[in-house]
Amino acid sequence: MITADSTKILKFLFEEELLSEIQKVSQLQKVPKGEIMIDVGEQVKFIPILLEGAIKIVREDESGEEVLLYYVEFGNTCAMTLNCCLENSTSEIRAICEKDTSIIMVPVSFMDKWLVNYRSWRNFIFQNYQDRLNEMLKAIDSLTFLKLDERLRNYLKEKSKVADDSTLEVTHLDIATDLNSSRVVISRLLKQMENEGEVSLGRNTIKIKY
DNA sequence: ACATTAAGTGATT
DNA sequence: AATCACTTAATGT
Repeated sequence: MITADSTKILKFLFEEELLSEIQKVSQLQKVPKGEIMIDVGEQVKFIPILLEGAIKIVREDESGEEVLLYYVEFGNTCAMTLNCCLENSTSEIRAICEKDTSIIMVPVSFMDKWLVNYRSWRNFIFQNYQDRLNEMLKAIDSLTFLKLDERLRNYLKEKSKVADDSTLEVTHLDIATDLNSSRVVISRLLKQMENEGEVSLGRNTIKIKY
């Protein structure tokens, strides 16, 4: 059970009836920045709907190599989670909180019923599938077609968009792991970008100038 | 003051 | 573009 206030912000997504159902069966969860919400191999029991903050979705291979896939923002849910719910399998990805985040957790058991009963729920699910799939395509394009310096630019742009801030608090190492590269290389590229006047650098901070 | 962590650099593959 | 080895600088205890 959660407060009506929490669901009110989602009015643009769902009809009243569904909203009150969501309100009845869900839990509100606040997760601090940096916390791992779901890790590879974990069972997914809830469908998350984001109220505020942002979640970073990364893929990890056996040897612990990481790549950033996409961010989940307000009013969205994670398609991989949906995927897991449908086939009742474990998570293929890791979800990390990018900022302090609050989420509505809907138990997966309602998934099927609502798909049948509520048009707005169907739309929500399908729309999210579509959006996430597109994001994944972007990620693949970036990986296969772009050189590292261009990927880095995209990365910084995305990150500052999600943070809603042109000054990022990140270490070069963080970036390197997100892009599956090495710290030294990132440092050098950033230095280069700084010389070109694209960014200015400080310890733990990158300011993007446009 | 000392240890730890972040970032810069030259050389090598 | 990655890795190594090392330096310098900033921060925490």
